[in-house]
Amino acid sequence: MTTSGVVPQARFSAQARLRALQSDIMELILERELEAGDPLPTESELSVALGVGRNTLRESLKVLQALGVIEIRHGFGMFVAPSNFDALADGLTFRGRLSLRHQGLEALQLVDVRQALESGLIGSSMDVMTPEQLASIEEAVKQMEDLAAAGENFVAADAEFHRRLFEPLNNELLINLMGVFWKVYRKIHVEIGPGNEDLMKTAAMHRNIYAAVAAGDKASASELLNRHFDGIRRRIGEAVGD
Amino acid sequence: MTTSGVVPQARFSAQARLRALQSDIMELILERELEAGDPLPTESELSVALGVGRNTLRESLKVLQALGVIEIRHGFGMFVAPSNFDALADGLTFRGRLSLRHQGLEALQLVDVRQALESGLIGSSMDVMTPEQLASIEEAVKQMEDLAAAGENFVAADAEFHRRLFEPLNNELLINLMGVFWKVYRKIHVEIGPGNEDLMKTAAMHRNIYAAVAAGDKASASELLNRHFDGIRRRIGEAVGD
DNA sequence: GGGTTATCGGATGTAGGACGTCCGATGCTC
DNA sequence: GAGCATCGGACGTCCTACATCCGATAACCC
Repeated sequence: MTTSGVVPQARFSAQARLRALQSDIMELILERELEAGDPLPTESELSVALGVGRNTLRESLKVLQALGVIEIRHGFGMFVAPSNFDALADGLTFRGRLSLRHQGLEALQLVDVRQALESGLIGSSMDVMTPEQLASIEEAVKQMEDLAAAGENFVAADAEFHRRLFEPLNNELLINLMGVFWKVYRKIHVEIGPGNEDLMKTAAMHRNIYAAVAAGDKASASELLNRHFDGIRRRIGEAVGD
Repeated sequence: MTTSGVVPQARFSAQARLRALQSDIMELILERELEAGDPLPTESELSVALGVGRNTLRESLKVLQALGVIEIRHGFGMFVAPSNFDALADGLTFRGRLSLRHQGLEALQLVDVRQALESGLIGSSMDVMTPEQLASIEEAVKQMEDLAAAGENFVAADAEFHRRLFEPLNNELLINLMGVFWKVYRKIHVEIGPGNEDLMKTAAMHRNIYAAVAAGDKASASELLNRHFDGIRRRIGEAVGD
């Protein structure tokens, strides 16, 4: 009807266009050599520069924010983000919970991956571990034991233990990934109920892992970690089987 | 100023509200026990049900689509998605390229994680590998050698080799993650230029890995993989150092 | 009557405008 | 000079209108 049929490009699927728009924004950041923390153009400027409406643009921007590429501050502006894996964690959590309704397959796969990372990298981490870092690990163990003695749950302390275990590697990506796995597992753990796990036993298991690390026994540490994950896997299996 | 100060909830940051909205949508899916492939309510229905405008809702929807939680089909509807890690790959690729401008730190971390996964899981994969799967691996090696002999690059064949190496584990999450890492590395590889790598040498290295796997020598396979990644790491280091 | 094509309805995609909300910065008052 | 009010810019939300796409129904032709 309209006479403006001069649309040049054969329209791809809408999804492809949205992804192209995201790529364009990222390319723009790279081209202008913006660093983490640097400000981006305003939404209005971007919508003009990229030739799309502000609404369409915002949808792409929100995705980039979720991916941890940019940071949006209300009333101030948009900036290149340092790092953020929260969104990924949410997505994986959702999949894990969804899978629990069936066989818990994805949840178990998640544990497998985490196990490979932890038992595979514990040796490297021990190689470059400082005495201070070793002490901070024991501190985390102590905290778990205290909480266990008080009968309280120690999700945070447990996560902290594992984080400190691999802090020496100085690999943010790894820490973030493990954080994601942890977050997912924690959510799933809530879903499958408090369980009848023995807090003291769990704390003792972590004490053993610490002992192996302190002794410099890589093989033993790796093996203990493996057994730790076997327990987790068994618990998920029980939850699914009921 | 206005007398309508009856707003019940103390307004959190806009970002928190958006995340809450995403969670609400995912909760809605879980509550209604929707399975992968099942249709979601329409945008209009959702915007009414969740008490937000269609525009705001769509921003959350697009994020969920990017996270692989839902699938949106233009003119048809929205559905619970099976799985999709493309968005994550894009985000990580961006970070990797961004980091190349500095020390290439994140790119190297990415290689570390992938190395831990591959060398850590090769043993488990060999445990459950069938003769057919082993044969398919050799096939991939052969393809690499043919391409190398022809002087052509073999990015796809290389990726396929690594994929088949861990296919026996039947762990989709792992395959997806490795796919992400591969995609990122490939993009970075393009960025740092074709390099002066020796195709024949690379192909031969993969042949060696295959040989160790075929011989059932786990330690050797793991070690060869480690050396393979050392080469990749060196190449990134060279690209950054120029 | 069976297969093909045209039309229709519904759902998502895009655009633009209007207004609310938040934040930092400027300038004023005390 | 310190504290506070105001201002302007930028993001957040909503609404309306129209474009585009897809599947399904219904009309059509053979």
